Parts: sequence; C-alpha cells; structure tokens
Amino acid sequence: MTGVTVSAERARRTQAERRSRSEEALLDAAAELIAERGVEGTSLASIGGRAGVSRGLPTHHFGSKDTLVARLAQRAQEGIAAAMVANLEKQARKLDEVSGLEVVHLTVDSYLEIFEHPTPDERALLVMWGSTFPSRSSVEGMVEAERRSYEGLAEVIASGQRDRSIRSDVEPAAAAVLLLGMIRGIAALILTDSAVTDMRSVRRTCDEWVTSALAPLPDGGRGGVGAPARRLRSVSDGAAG
Amino acid sequence: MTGVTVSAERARRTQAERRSRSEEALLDAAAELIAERGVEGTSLASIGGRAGVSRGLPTHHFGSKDTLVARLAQRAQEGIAAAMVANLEKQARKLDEVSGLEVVHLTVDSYLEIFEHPTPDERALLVMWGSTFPSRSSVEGMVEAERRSYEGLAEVIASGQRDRSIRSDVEPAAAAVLLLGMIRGIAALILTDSAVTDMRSVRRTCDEWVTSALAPLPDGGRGGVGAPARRLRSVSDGAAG
Amino acid sequence: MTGVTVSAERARRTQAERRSRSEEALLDAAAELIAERGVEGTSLASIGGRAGVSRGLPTHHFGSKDTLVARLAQRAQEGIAAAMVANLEKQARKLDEVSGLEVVHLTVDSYLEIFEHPTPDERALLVMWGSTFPSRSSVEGMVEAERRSYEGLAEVIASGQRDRSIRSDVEPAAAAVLLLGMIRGIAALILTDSAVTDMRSVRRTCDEWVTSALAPLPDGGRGGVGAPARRLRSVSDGAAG
Amino acid sequence: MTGVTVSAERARRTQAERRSRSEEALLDAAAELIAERGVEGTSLASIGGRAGVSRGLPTHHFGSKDTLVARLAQRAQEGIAAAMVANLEKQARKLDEVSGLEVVHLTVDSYLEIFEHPTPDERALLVMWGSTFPSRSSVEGMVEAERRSYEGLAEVIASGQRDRSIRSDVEPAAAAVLLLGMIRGIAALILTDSAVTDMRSVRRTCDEWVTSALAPLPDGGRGGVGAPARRLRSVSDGAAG
DNA sequence: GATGAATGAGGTTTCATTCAT
DNA sequence: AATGAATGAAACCTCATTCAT
Repeated sequence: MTGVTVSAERARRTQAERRSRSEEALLDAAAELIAERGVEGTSLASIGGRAGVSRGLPTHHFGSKDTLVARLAQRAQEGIAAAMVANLEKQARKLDEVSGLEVVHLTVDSYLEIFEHPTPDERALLVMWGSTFPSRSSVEGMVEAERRSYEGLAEVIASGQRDRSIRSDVEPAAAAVLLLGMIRGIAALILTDSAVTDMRSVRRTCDEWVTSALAPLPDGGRGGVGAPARRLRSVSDGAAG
Repeated sequence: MTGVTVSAERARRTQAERRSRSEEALLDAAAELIAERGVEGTSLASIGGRAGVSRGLPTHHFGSKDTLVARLAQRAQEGIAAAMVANLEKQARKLDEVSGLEVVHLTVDSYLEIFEHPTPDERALLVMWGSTFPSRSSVEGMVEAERRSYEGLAEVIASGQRDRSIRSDVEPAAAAVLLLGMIRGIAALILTDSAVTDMRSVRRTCDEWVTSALAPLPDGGRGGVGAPARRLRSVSDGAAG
Repeated sequence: MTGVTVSAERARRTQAERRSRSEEALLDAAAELIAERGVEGTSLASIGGRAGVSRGLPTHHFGSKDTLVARLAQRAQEGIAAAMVANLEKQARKLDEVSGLEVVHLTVDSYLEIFEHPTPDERALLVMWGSTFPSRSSVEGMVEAERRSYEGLAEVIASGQRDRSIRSDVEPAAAAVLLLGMIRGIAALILTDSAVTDMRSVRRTCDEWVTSALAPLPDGGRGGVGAPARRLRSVSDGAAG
Repeated sequence: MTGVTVSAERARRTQAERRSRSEEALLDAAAELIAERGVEGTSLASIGGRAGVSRGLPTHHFGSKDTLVARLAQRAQEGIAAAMVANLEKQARKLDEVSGLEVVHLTVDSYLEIFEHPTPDERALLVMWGSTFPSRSSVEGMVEAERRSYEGLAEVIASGQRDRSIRSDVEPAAAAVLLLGMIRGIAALILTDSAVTDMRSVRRTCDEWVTSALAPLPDGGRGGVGAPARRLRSVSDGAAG
C-alpha cells in the first residue's frame, strides 16, 4: 500500500511537473512572440508552434487567449519584482537601514538596468503595457498592477520624507507619476530604437535628476549633482566601474 | 464659356470637397475608435460605420488600413506640432528672444496641457505609439516621427547650452531621452488611469524638475524651485490662476 | 440653317468619332490586360487606367463588363476572319478557282501564321476561348462563334469533296473537329510556352498531315507527302524561302 | 501497453482517416464546381458547402486556394495517367512488345475515350488548362505537367522511329505538338459543345490520321486507312462492337 | 495530458456598378 | 461625354474556440 501511495504521489507530481513545464514553455514562446508581433499579432497556434507542441495546447492549458496573456503579464511582473528585490538585497542586507531616497534610486536604476538587456518576458511586458493605452483595453490585470506600482512608489517617497532623505515639499503622488512615467517612457524609447543613445549616460543622468529633484538641499548648496552625499552604490556603478 | 468654366470649377471643387470632407470624417471616426479600442481592435468597417458612410469607403479612399492609420498619425502629429507652435507664439512674439530652457519648459508644459484634455486625435496618437512597441510594428511613420521629436529636443537643449540658459554639464542626448520618455510615459499613465492623480500638481512638479535638472546654479543657490529666475509664464499658470 | 445643319452634323460626327476612338482605346487596353491576366483577373478600373482614361469610362461606354468582353471577342474574331480572307485573296484572286483542299490548307496555315506573332486581340481571343471551358461560361458569343467556325470548316471540306480535291471517305464533321481542335490546341500550346519548339517545322508538319489525311490517293501512291500535287503556295512558303 | 498502443493507433488512424476523407471530399467538390464555373468562379466557401462541411475547412486543409487547385490538378493528372497505363496494360501485357506507333495510337485513343465520358476531375483538368492561357496564370504545376506530357509524347515518337513503326522523316517534336494540341483541342471542343458531333466517328478519324501521318508506307500502298497493317485493337473497337 | 480536425465569425481587400457632378 | 465618389456584395484568409480522438 505504501508503495502504491508513493507511486501515485510520484505520478501526480510528475503530472504536475509536466503540466508546469508545458505551461512555462508556452509562456516562454508567448513572450517571444508578443515581444515581436504584439498581443493581437500573436496567434495561439503560433505559440504552440514556437513552443514545439501542438496547436491546441495553449487553449488546453489556459482556456483562452486572454487568460494566457494575463498569466504572462503576471509572470513577467513577478519576475521584475523579484529582480528588483534581489538588487535591493544585494545592495543592503537589511532593507530597514536603507533610506527612502535610496530605495527610489535603486528602483529606478534596477528598472533601467533590466531594460538595457531585457529578457523576452520584459520586452513582452512593455508591449502589453502599450496595448493598455486604448480606453477599452483587453489585457487584464495590467492596469491594476500599474496602479500598485504607482502607489508603492508614492509610499516609498512618503517614507523617504519621514526619514528626511526626501524633501518635504515634494508631493509623493505627483513625483511617483513622474518617476514611473519616465521609467516606462525611457524603456519604450529604448526598445523601439527611436532614441539611439548611450544607455550608460541615460542611467547616470537619471540618477542625477532623481537626486536634484528629491534630495534635500544641504545648507545653501544644491542637491545631488555636485555632492551626492553618502549613497549606496548604484547598480550601474559596478558596470561603470 | 463663363458658364462652362464656372460649372466645371464648381463641379471640381465640389467633388474635391466631397472627397476631402469624407476623408476628414473617416479620420475623425478612426481617431475615436482607435482611442477606444486600439489599432488592431478597430476594423475598417467600424470606421465607415461611425463616419456614417459605407463599409467600403475607408479602403476606397486610403487603399489600405495601414495607409489610413499612417495618415491619422500624421494628422495628429501635425496637430500637436501646430498647437505647440501656437503656444510658443502666444508666450513670446519673437521666438528669438526665448531661451533654450524656456523652450524646453514650454514644450513640456504644452504637451502636458494637451494631454490633460486630449482630442481624439491626441488620444489615438498615444495609442498608436503604444502599438509600436512590438519589434515588428505596423504603424508606419511613427518611429521616424518619434526620432525627429527626440532629435529636435536634443537640439533645443544644446541651443540652451549655447545661450547659457542650460547647464553645460548636461548631455543633450541623454536629457532628451529622459524628457521625451517622461512626457510620453506621463501621458500614458494619465490616459490609462486618469482618476488617479491631480494633473495640476503633476504639471507643477514637472516644471520644477526641469528647472532643477537643467537650470544653471545661480551663485550658491539652487536651481529653479526657490528662485525660478526670470521665466516666461507657464502655460499652466493661466489655468492655475 | 444649312450652316447649322452642317455644324450639327460635324459635331455629331466628331462626337461619334470621339466615342469610337475611346471605345477602340478601351478595347485595346482590355485585350492587353486579358491576354496578361485573364478575363476575371482584369478589372474595369485597370482597363480604364491602361487606356489612359478614367476608371468609370469602361462602364460608361459598354454598360457592363460582360458587354465589353463580348465586344472584344467580336472584334478579335472579325479581325482574324479579315486576316484570313486577306490571306486567301492574296493567294488566289478568284476564290472560285481555289479547291476545297486548298482552302483548308490556307485556313490552317493562316491561323498558325497568326499565332506565330499574335496581336493582343488574338492572344486575348485565345484566353477567352479558354475561359469558355467551364460548363457555365460567361463569355457571350464565343460558343456560337466557335460553332460557326466548325460548321464553316465542315462545309469547306464538303465542298472539297464535291470538287474532288478531298477524298470522299472523309467525314466532314469529324474532320472539322480534328482540324479546329488541332488549330486551337497548337495555338494554346505555343502561347503557354509549354512546347518550346520550332514553329516553322510545326507549320510544315501540319501542312503534310492535312494533305495525308484529306488528299485523294493518286493511283497507288500516297497522299501528300511525297508528291503534293499542284498546290497554291502556302503562306509559310514565303517565310520559309 | 497493448491496449494503449492499439488505442493510440486507432486514434491516429481515425484522425488521419478523417483528414484524408475530408480532403478527398473537398477535392471532389472542387472538381465539380471548377468544371461548372471555372477556377475563378469557384469560391472556397462554395467548395466547403458542396462538400457538406464548413466554409473554413478548405483553407484549413490546403492553406490557400492556389494550393487546393494545384492539388486537384495533380490528382486529376495522376488519375488520367493511371487510366492510360491501365488501358495500355489491358491491351498488351508486356509493354516491351508494343511498338511506338501503337503506344501513340493507344495514348490518343485513351485520351479521347476519357473525354467521351469524363469524370469531374477530368472536366476540371481541362478547365484548369484553359485558365493557364493568360500569360500570368495562377494554376501552379499545370505548365510543367503540360511540358512533361509533350516531352513524353515526343520520346514515344522517337522510340517508334527506332523500332521502325514510325516513319523516319517525322520530326518528333513537331509531331508531339500536333498530337497533343489536337487531343487537347478536341477535348475542349467536345466539352464546350458536346452535342455537335458524333464522338465515335471523331475517334475513328483520329485513328486514321495518326496512321496516315506517322505509319511507314508499305510498298507502294498507302499508310493506315486501307490496310492498317497489324495493330492492336483500339480501345474504342470494343465499344464500337 | 495532448493532439489536431472542424467550425464560423470577422478581418481586409477587390470590384462591378450606381450616381452626383 | 466624362469623371470619380460612393456603395455593398463577395472573395480569401486568419484565428479563437469547440470537440472528437
């Protein structure tokens, strides 16, 4: 009986694994294709084809195209969030010690680093963001996730004001809109190649702008550019070495 | 003979008028629908329907959907450019007298003003921008127009450096990417989720950021916020009272 | 009054001339296009375009596409008939003196000569013939014309039997089918280029076959090949030198 | 395990069967419709309708109309070739014993027999041949198949000259053009206007023409008509009783 | 779990024809 | 007489989805 139970469990785990592996492969294929051709330009059959499975499998697993796209968006967002957390933790073991301003810096810089060498998921996420611009948008979950990003950023700015690393006359809501907009907009410009420019200087300039816009004014001096006070090393500093 | 000439001219003018009027109506309808449903979600038949004409007329006039979309993008871009120029001229009779920094301020502010109460063309333009994110995008002319915007902005910044209204350590290319990205990204956030934030404070904050990032440091003091030196009134000042 | 009448008549003739000239130009264009792309592949707009006039003129003149095609078929058939008659008359002043066999020879040979260097009308006629193969064919007048050709040929053969230039055991109807089929089929093969061969030897061989099949057997000898009796010079003889 | 294998095989066979049966049904329907209305007059939807399946199935199976038509042409050609071979084998067990002239006779006669009572495939094939007459034709594979027929016939004639069943002064290329043209042209005449003539006498006459044109002259006598030497019985002889 | 055959709605596009000029 | 704007039917094709295997 034990043997039976074990084999049944193993079988179930194997089934679940196979299912999971198929789903990941399908999402990988979907990410590539959506990055290339957009959400509407990507057919379920082509996703199955690129994943090396049958045409019918995407529907079989996800039930509908909308579900598949939503799942991809979710996976990509989680992946980016995980990368951000990893970056933050690489910089500061204990997040409690990091000032709000530093979190803003790291968030912006991590995002730009990601989009300097984006994975298919990340390209696809940007494409999906673009497809939410129509007022009746079809990608579910994107708008809510966007709002969470925006609210989280505003909260980080507010906490930076509490720990006095960010000036008190900054309006967190407005600053969050500017920062998030800038991040998304730069990513889009980079990916569409319309701005052929040096990513390194973009990242450095972005860092300076954040400082000059948010950092408190040390007596009579100006914010960040000349004397960036004590800061955690930026993620890009390593590369800029 | 006069009669003949007149009737011929009237006929021709009327024919041309009919055509022109139809095309405008079709582009109007297309702008509305694309703003609502996106480029791919808008069928030629629905454009004809909303314009109050037959299903076949869009193709008849524009030959293909791509052409129609490209023409709409062109019209919207020209409209925005004209609005910008009008704004600039409203602020300063002679553009020669306006510093580079002021042109940057006016550009950013005009853009935000536009997207505070966008026309269908303007909403549609943003949607079309979003649909260029896939690497194989179909909206022709958008990428080139985007690149021209970016290069024009870099040139304005460089001219601001020549007239000493913009700090010399700013890299025009990188700054143009940040500015344009911010503009586009903010517009997208606003349109996707317009209830979230107060547009007035976003515009004010944006103004301050441009100053703090680009304006030279007056003796020992900080850039723009406290003492914005001598500036033209922002377009938004009027609305803000 | 006379003046008025004259000018009215001149005007009418001018009108008629213009109309006729337009129609000819349209038929010319139609012949070219049908030869290239087939009847269904040729649009009325393209006919107008190639004729250098407006898109609406073909319908204006002919009323419908079917009518235009029928008129083109008629014109092409009349042209071929005229060319045949001209050839016959060039060979023999008085047709009464020509034997039935000789008329057959001349008919076949004239036809092959035409399709060695066909005009657009002649190519188009063959294409139209091909489009009559479906049982519900759309080209009006073609089938009747074909039947007239066949009956005319049978009658020529019968008259050849009366004047003893053609053997009496030949069945005129069957022979006419063979001859006409051969003529049409060879023309089609030549025009589709599937038979890359020397047209001169085809014409010579054809001539021999007609003789061997139809000519009476001179006592003990064989029909045409060795001793073609006295014959009018073939049209191709001139070219063959 | 055996059960699994069997069920998998049965499933696969059934799936494959379903597919194969659908394709045959679609080609059958296409043949009928093309014979009736021509290639361009036959829509994919009508093919699906006559086959008793959905409108979308033709495209689903064949990918495009051109592919479907090409497949039909191929099937029809193979069918005719098989019928010819069957006829030849019915006449002569060992093909080596048959002279070249006899092969020509059998080829011509088999072809005419086929078009005396054509299947839909065969009617459709002729219609498709007619639609290759425009210089920019869309029926793929037809021209190549036509050229192969022509070259095959020329080779048969040449072999007939080697075995002395065909006169040496015949040019194989030109004779092949005449024969093939005659065959095709007669078929077209018959199908376009089947009531006109008696098929039996056409076949007999055709037989005589082939003999008189190709057979060597037996000492002083004439070729085929009077004394057809030793010949295999024609296919039509049976029917003619 | 996986395949792929089948459906049918919907998209773009072509085009003969009608009609206002 | 001539133009060309406008219509609307119909074509090919794509594709999400359903369902039998």
